[in-house]
Amino acid sequence: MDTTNQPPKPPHKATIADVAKAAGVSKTTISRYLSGDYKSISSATLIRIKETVSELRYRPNRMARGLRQDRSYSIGMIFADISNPYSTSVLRGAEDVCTNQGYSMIVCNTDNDPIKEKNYIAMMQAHRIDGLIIHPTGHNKEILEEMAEDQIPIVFIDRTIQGLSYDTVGTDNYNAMSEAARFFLGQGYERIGFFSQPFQNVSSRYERYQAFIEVLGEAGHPSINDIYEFEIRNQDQFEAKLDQFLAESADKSRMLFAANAVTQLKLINALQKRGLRIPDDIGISGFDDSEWAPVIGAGLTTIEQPTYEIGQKAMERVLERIGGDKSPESHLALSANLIIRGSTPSRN
Amino acid sequence: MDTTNQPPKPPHKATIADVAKAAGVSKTTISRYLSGDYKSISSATLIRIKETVSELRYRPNRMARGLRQDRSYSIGMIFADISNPYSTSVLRGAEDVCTNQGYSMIVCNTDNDPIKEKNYIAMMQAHRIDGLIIHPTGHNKEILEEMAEDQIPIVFIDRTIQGLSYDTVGTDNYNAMSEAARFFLGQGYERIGFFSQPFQNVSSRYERYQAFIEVLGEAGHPSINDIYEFEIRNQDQFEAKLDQFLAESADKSRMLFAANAVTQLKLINALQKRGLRIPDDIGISGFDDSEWAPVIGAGLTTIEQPTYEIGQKAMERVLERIGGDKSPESHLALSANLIIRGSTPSRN
DNA sequence: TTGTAGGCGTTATCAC
DNA sequence: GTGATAACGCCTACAA
Repeated sequence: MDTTNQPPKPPHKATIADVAKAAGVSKTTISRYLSGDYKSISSATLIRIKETVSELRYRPNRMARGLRQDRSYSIGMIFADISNPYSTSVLRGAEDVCTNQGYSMIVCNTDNDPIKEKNYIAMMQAHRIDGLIIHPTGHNKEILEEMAEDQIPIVFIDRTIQGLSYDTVGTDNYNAMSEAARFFLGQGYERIGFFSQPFQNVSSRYERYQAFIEVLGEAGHPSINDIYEFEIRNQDQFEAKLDQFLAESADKSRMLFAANAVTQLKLINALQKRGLRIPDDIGISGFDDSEWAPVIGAGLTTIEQPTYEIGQKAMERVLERIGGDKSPESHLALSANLIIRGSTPSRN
Repeated sequence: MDTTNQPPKPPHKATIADVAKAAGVSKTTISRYLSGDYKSISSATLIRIKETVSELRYRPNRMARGLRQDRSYSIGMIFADISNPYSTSVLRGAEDVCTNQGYSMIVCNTDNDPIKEKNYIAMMQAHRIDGLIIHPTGHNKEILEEMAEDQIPIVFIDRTIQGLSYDTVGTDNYNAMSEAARFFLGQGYERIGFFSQPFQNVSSRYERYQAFIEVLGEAGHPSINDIYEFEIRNQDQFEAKLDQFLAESADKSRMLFAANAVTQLKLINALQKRGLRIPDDIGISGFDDSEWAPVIGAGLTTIEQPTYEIGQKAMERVLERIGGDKSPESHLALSANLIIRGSTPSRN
């Protein structure tokens, strides 16, 4: 074959065999180089390999390596709602850890749809992911159990699923909500409407609810009954419940609490539509801080979850498991941060 | 080997050989089944295979398939800033198309850091991705060129890079900005401060700037000189430029325009700090709508980009290229939507 | 310090 | 309709 004046462009992606041939050594030696086993290579050879690798722009094929080693060096991440800032922040935390350890992330988004979730789990299995971090919809227990039986480490974020006992990383919802509730009581609110999407199957929502009613119960506060569960897709139901609360509390100092960011936004929108001023006519607060929270009215009082850290810790946990950690399941609850702004002024 | 009373848990992930043996056929037949080649299989065999596959919970190993076929069935997505809602919306659009076609996405986030970007590109190459969608930092020209030489289809979103001619999908910044600028002039603003991160290397920012000064130039409007470029990490510089504009325009009807969401937030924060009321003392508007925009003050006038669609189109383009499309590069500019709210009232 | 050989799970080619 | 067999690119005994 005539190789004079070949253009620089390689005819195909270089393989380990190409590098070996070009460097005048065997594939084994190249493989040793790739796995960092430098001490079994003479320095002269090492230099030659380095040059050849960069010259050929060689990139080890992860599929081949994965097939041989029976591990993919990828971690799956399944989010219930990727457009939620909560998710992207978790994603970033997880990614930083993941990349540092030489793993890649396969990411997907279920839109809270159990069927999509099921399909994605199957896809993850086909990829032979080494571990999974999941923000679960709460409806695919069996499949996740199967995965665990196949020895794939799974870490849940934000939520746990009843009857499944895996590693968990999330916010300390109970303490965060307790602290916030005590603060609201201290501000002198006579009525606090607690709005949340359904508790069922979603542990984090339930924990917030629990903490709320316990603090109010201890204080003998009437709002222990001001609990409003609504379906996110049922706007009429939401409006009706809100109107009910507004009517009942009309002559009292009052506020609304939203159990998550979506709810917070819905409440603010609805109040605006009704011409109710925040905080003059009614206070408001809720879970999840946002970069916009400081500039909404006089600023929104919010509970900021340690999302980036949740991502980090979840990924660390998965990697520990992959590394062989067999300790009992852990449930990490990270502290949240109550950020007091102008939307919950004192009524004393 | 004694196989009586084996527990249901499989000793290892089932392979095509396991399925073949259990179904009493050859690996070839199973493979035919997997690739949907049903017409070369007798119906009796077909039924048997189906049963066996679900019984053994068999999932074809993507790494093995990829190795053999020299394609990974994965698309890489590299975002400059995943925490930006723009990115997550694009992500969702891309994902829906991707999944429907049987591909998976490998996602990462460069934080606008060219070094991270470089490393991620290398990772993508190691994964042998079949295509790449990238929101580029603008600093890794050469590497992307190499990738293209290796016949990997690349689609840029939001930005193009000078000197590189690949498929592009983004917003029609020019027309969107023109329309908005004309609207502001119609509202009677005497001074409009245009704030943007540096134009250099970022085509989308430059297009917005161009449209702005052209419309103002044609109208003989003085704000053709009210252009302020600032570095996002240099708060002092930002504040100084803002103060300069505020001082110069003190006795005029005036507004601020932010070339993207981050800038919008910074401006609103800074105005609040200075005690300037929106829109009474000064109007404001900018690129990128947000779910919070309607509830900031009397509502923010924004330019909403068709982000979900950008993701869809970008993924469609990549898949077309993978499918063998050799047509010249295309540059798709999708229409944006000017949403008029209370932050830019008429001053006439 | 270096090399040989075999196999990971799949698909493609060719044969019956 | 069905099957045997040889790769794909890499890693890992085992040898030398």
